[in-house]
Amino acid sequence: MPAPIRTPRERWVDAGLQALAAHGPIGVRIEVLAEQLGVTKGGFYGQFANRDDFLEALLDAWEKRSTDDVLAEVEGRDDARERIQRAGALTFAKDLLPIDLAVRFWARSDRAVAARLRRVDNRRMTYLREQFATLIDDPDEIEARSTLAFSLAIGQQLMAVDHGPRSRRQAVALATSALLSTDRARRG
Amino acid sequence: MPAPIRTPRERWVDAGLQALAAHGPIGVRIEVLAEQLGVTKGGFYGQFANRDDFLEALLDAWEKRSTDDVLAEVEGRDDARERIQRAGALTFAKDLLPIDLAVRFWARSDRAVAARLRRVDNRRMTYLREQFATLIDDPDEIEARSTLAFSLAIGQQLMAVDHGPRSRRQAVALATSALLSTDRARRG
DNA sequence: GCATTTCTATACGGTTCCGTATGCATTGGC
DNA sequence: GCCAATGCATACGGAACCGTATAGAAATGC
Repeated sequence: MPAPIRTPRERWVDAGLQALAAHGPIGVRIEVLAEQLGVTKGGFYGQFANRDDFLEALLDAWEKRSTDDVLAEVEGRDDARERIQRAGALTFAKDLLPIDLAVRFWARSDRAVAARLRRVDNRRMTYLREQFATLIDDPDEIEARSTLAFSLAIGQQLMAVDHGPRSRRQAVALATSALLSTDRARRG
Repeated sequence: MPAPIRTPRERWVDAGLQALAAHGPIGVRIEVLAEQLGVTKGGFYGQFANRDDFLEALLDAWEKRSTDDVLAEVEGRDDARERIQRAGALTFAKDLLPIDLAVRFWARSDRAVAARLRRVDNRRMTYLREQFATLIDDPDEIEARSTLAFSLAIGQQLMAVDHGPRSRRQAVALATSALLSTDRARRG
């Protein structure tokens, strides 16, 4: 079996994810990716049937990295607060988050992508509820905080606001600690 | 001065905003818009210098509609809670919100758009803080809740989660009322 | 080394789109 | 009703990109 692959699937996928993150699915141009990789598209069509097939592969990679990989890494921790924050940090890490946002925007105009995102988000949200349940009893309160926590994770990256004397990081920390506080909730 | 404009700027802009909302700036194709409007691009270049000029016009329209128009409408109200919710409802109304999300995503890869979004978001956030300040004293608490409220407004539209027995609407209502409650905050 | 297999560079046709040029058609002023 | 001016349809050149075909390059097994 001669001639090993010079530009394996993963390199195409990585470049594709970057393009997806920067410009959305319409911005994923095969010839442009090829140029970035220093090759031509000749080899691309040996590994992917066509552009749509490639976009599927991008979604596959995103889904795996943002669920299985994250949950596997987090499950070691003992403390619920720590698990929540660590899972959030991983899920929305610097490399994954732009892709995640791009997929969210993509899902708004593509039903198949929307279904996939729903699967992923439900998995994340289920986990989030479980963690909050170890801190709080009231189901309404759990749902409220889980929803707020999730939307904070997404929203903070898309808001372009200054927080006065505070840094973005500090503002988010304030919001997070408000979500995780228990001085009121157990009363409910 | 004969021959009035058959397809005025506003019609181009409205169609452009729809395309922007659905597919992002790359998805704004002049020939496609023309076909949707039942004309050709012949008239387009009489009113816009080129595609970039048109994209600027789209941003202008978005900025005006989502700040001036909203604030003007809200200022009549008396109750702070009502103003917050009404401003949120208008800002993220069904027609404006998809455009808003598209601009947010766009801003991630375009500095000029990012600067514009920052202006708009700061204006919104300032207003939000003022409203919370009528309910709460602690500055940290104000910042935390404003941040959470803003990110909830954005995030809820991009999360694809089921809320068990609850509807999306109910879950957001729970989160909102948690943000607006004062039973704990005044103690701080 | 040679044959064989596989990857990829090159070349091509077709499509979509931008921006310009030109001519026709429509409209208001007279 | 005609004139002048303007909007828009049509046509064109050029660029970007998709997907296919083909030939050459590279590497393995013998």
